[in-house]
Amino acid sequence: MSPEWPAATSEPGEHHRSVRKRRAILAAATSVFLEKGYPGTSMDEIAAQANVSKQTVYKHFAGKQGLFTEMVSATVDEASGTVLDEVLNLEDSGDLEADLGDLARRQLAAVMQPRILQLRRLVIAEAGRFPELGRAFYERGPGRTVTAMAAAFERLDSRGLLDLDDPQVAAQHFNWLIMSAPINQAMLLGQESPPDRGELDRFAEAGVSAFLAAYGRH
Amino acid sequence: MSPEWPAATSEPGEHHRSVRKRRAILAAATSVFLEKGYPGTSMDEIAAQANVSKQTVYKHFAGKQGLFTEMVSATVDEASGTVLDEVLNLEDSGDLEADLGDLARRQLAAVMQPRILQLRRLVIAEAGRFPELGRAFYERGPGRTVTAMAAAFERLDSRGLLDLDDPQVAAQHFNWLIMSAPINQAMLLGQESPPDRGELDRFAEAGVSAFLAAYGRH
DNA sequence: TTGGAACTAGACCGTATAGTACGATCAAAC
DNA sequence: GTTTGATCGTACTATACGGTCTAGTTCCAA
Repeated sequence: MSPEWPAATSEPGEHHRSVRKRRAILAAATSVFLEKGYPGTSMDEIAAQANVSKQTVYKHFAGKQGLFTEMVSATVDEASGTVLDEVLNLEDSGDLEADLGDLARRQLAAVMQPRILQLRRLVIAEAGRFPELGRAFYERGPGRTVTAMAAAFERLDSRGLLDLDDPQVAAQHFNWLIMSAPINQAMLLGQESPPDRGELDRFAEAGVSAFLAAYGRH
Repeated sequence: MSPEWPAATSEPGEHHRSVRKRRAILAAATSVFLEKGYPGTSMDEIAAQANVSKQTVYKHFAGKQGLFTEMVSATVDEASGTVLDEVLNLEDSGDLEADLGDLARRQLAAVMQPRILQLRRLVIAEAGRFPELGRAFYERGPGRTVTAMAAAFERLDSRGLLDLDDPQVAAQHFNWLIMSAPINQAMLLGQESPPDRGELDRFAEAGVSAFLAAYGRH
């Protein structure tokens, strides 16, 4: 029978041993997977880093694959919310160029975190084996942002501040004008020479300026 | 001493056993690596698929890593030349919009080959372990194209057909406006739903039109 | 024809890994 | 304190892989 699970008193099950262990395992898995990649990570190492026996790992998660997908979802969710708020404020902008610049810089900063870059690398590497992984990453991350941005752009178009045919396409173009060069550079060139703040700002400014030349009212 | 290697008569050593074997190994390695990824590929399988003994593999290549890097360089080289020619013709264009559209479509077709997509996935996955791999991929592939394109854009600017500050940046923007959306979609979504011809053409057209709105003479 | 390099087949070594089994131990609810 | 499930530690299974070694065989040029 169910082990008289602690009812919804205060925080539900917040401090129970099982819950703590589960969290520790997920944290350890995140750290090890991100550092060593999926094939380079062993379950023994995860268990060790979580101060947990291997049995416990297998009691909480459905093997290596299951643990991996759970860690990807969790990490993307954790990092995705940041940018979204600012997109929502965009449609009431009084100074479009400045606000687009802000958004661009914040987006770049979020996406170029070493942790997120590494996650992207992992997902791309394993997307062949676990297609649902890539879908989860996209939908919980960039997908949400682009959709929200398209809505904002549509509103800005009817306010007469932008001039566009298809807001979805414009949002994609904005996104990639800002992020493509640095992301692809980072993807291919690995960890060496991570761009610094100033360099990222230049990417952001060049992207915004091209975007406004293409889609701004003249 | 050197085994009296066949001199530079006709095709140099074209049909000698050693050369044939080496080619067979590289071909097998390419096919297996692309299909199963670096860690998923075993030297035994490569040897088997090449109809060659494992010893021979180790006589021709410096282990798994060496074989891998050689296969990446070879594949990128083989696929990179295609686009470059057309870039060079661009600067004399009489109908810029049409020629940019042609170039965009051809570029997309080249980059979106399943073989090349898979190679990109592999390189990204292993860029952490073998940084020189990513550099080779970039320099022999996209790097060359962007550089050539920047030169062409500069000429088009002085002919009064484009209006740009930094040809390098403009070339990057062209590149990414065309390719980012489909490439990143493919990277994250794995093999499922490869975009068809018509879809790619739409990406190309939207990119060219945004590029000309941003950088064309009005 | 013959000499020597290239090649073959497969055993072999050392190591590593995912996942399971099992008895002992712990921690919390009653 | 007793009970009950969670956890521990560790040994174990089964498999796989990179790389080396050996002994015999094939190919090619002279």
